[in-house]
Amino acid sequence: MPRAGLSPAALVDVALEELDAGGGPLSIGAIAARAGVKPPSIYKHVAGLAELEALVGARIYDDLGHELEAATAGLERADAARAFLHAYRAFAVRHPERYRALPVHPLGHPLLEAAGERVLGIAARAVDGLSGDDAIHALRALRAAAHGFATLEAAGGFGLATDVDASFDRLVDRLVAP
Amino acid sequence: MPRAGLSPAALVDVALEELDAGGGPLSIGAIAARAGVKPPSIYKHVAGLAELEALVGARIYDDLGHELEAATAGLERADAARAFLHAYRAFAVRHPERYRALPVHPLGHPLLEAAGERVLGIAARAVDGLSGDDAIHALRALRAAAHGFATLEAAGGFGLATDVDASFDRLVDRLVAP
DNA sequence: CAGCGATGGCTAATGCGATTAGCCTGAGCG
DNA sequence: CGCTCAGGCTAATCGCATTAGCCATCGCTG
Repeated sequence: MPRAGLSPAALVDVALEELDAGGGPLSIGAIAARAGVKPPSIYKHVAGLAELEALVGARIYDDLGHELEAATAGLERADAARAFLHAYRAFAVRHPERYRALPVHPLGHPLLEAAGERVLGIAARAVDGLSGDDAIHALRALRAAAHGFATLEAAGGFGLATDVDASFDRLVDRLVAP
Repeated sequence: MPRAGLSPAALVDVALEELDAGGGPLSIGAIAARAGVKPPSIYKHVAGLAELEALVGARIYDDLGHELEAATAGLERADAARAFLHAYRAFAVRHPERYRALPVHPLGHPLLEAAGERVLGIAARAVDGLSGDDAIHALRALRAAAHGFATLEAAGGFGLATDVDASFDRLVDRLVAP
């Protein structure tokens, strides 16, 4: 039995392929098959499905964070907020399965906390300049709108033909209006 | 073996109790136990867990629809939109487990379509008066914001102490601004 | 009132997915 | 060359959903 060259990170790669291939939620069996290995072997690298899901979530948050970072770099205030929102939605549209696999509430989970906080930090920077509670309110509005739109779109929730980009632009305009 | 007086509707009642009691996703075993019956007996009333989940979703959409209906009755335009948003969020806050159990995309599922469309129809009435695409854009913004905020809040996603009501009011103001 | 079919319980069995136990091999190091 | 052990594997266990097949009860009917 040749070694398969697995590792936690490699398994996350495989799991992402599996996610992208559709077919619903992750399963040990499906990941093992895609990795060319029998299910029990997975446990030599991760503690179980829950841990693997968490690692996958962390990876996705990381990727999302990098894109948000790149999109908002050097921008401030309304510009940063706009860029954040567009990059956030773009990620969800480009990777709907991955977006759906993200836990809504990463904070509090040891494996997800870091990546989740990074994303939140980028959002926080986009509402910089506002003082105290105003920043909190703006941040929450940003998160709610971004997450709500992304979720609905990633779930195929916008049935009509009307241009979804335009709808999003309108929403963004509302949110970042002076 | 005395009869337990079950029916699809009664099972939905039981499932809602189970949901409200926390403890994660529905399971046939838990529902059977709460109904005072062995698991296989459930299948005399519903086709399986998937159907029961759909019936539960339909019931929740129905309840939500009634509350939205009541809250928006007789109102128009911005007033209706405000009332819709507040009632929507209030439902999610009052029944976080139920809100989490709602499928994001009810349309297309035979058992959920009707109730889902009713809710959507109420939202549509709240953006009445806008013409064509404008109404669609406004409707999508309403859904995205309401769903995003409700989801985050029902998931315990707003950690800070800052008043969440105030955050929501700000968001609503942004959305229904003239 | 006995008889009867449908209804709605139950127990036992199946199947699938996650997980665990325990074996075995071969790669890398002394 | 031989040892160790990481990393495969097979076989077994467990927890659920689901199915098969049995039987009591209910409501009706002759």
